[in-house]
Amino acid sequence: MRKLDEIPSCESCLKENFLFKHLTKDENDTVSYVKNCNFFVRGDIIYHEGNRVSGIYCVNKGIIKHFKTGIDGKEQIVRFSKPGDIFGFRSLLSDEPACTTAKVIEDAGLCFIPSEQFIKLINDNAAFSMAIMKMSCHELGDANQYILDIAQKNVRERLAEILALLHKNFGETPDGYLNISLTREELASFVGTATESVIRLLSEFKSDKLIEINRRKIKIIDIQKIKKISDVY
Amino acid sequence: MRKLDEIPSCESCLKENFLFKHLTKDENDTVSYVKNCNFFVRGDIIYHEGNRVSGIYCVNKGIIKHFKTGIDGKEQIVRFSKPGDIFGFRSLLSDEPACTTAKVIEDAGLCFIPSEQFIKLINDNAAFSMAIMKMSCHELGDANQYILDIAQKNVRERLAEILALLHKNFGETPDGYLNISLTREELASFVGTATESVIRLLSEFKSDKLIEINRRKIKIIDIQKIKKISDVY
DNA sequence: CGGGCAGTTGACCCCGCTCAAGCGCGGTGG
DNA sequence: CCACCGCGCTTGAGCGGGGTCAACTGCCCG
Repeated sequence: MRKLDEIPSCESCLKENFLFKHLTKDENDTVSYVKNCNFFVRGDIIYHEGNRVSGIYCVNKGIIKHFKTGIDGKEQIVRFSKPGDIFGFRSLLSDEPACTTAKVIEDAGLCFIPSEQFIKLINDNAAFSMAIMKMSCHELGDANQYILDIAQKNVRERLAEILALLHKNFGETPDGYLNISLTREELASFVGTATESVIRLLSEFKSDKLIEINRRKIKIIDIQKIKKISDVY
Repeated sequence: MRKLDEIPSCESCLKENFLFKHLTKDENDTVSYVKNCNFFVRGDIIYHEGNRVSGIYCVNKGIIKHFKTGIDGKEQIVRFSKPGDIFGFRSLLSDEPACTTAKVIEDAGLCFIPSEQFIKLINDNAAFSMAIMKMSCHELGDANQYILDIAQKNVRERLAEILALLHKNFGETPDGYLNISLTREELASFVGTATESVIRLLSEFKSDKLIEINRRKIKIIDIQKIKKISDVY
């Protein structure tokens, strides 16, 4: 971890993040003043599952994975954060230790807002508070959906769903590849399966002309068919 | 559904529910005035997955199950509500249709608070708002945990975990039975497995002297061993 | 050039799902 | 009162999805 050369202004996040638009000029200035911006590289841990967090993180650039550690240290990824997202608030607001570990998978710039400041914003600004509530309730809906998926879909269907999800959330690079790069193991721990199963299914999708694979980069060729595989309900 | 003979006072819920203690006398009076109380029997549907909800429900008595419907109409239960709990707020606050169906599994008395009133409380009363936020963030942590469990634990471990959870949340009747009565199918759709698997494992637990079974009633004999089976991490 | 790690492939086998048949109990109607 | 029906529960048999283990490859990097 090191200090960023240039502190990103909150305005730069404002473009992508619906949250901070609720702040007044004064509030925005205060946040800009107290926030703490740092640069992290792939592999850096922001916080560990079970630790207390002392504020929230706002992603300026890069990608963070959030995972729980299970049997024999096997990871289960529950979500990713990308530029414009905030994380850490679940633990803060529920007044519990972090339920996941946050780890950088693509070099990231993060702004840290101390909890006192964040709580103050929530208490003072009803619109901001409502936006946070909306976000956490939305995430709860996502989590419920994922419980159903893992319980009832097979691995092939879940992998297709995850590919569609990554495509929707991260989009494509100019040359058509998914704008997120995961190891086979990471993909497996998001889908909730073994690395070998992911590999076999990816090459099956490839020979079915649904995707192209170039080492760690994946190009979605036929998003419609992939969505169809995942939509079994 | 029919009107309750006697409208339960909010004070009666206050005993069990940490939420409404944050309300002022005036707010409490208003809620008491606008709320709408009804009686439901086992099998009644409060709302369907995909529908909009127009307020929140507070459980005065009885038990509600919340489930999603998946492949071939197979249910996946995601949680239960018991006296003192509120539900419906996820959909309301995220401004999305309900992500689960709410169905009565034990005859219930429910108070309904219209959304305008509920939103007003959240906007006016910071402590109440914070309590709701805390609750939704806590549920999010539970959901994340359950994703890990379904992804990594086997059925035996999950069933043990669910039994321990039901024991903790619903307690025992005077004669030592679990204070919630589920069909084998409901148990299966909470654990995320087939009915037959639940039956086989229950009788295994029974011959291991961990539980006793009397038709639909289950008595936990050795909660420590059951917890040990579920704690594989 | 060698070590190490991610990725790949094949073989094997077990957990748990499905299907089918039988059982037990409670409700209903003749 | 009894016979019948239906639903929930139980048990057995079979099998296939997918997890695990092992061996090999290929690329990166020191």
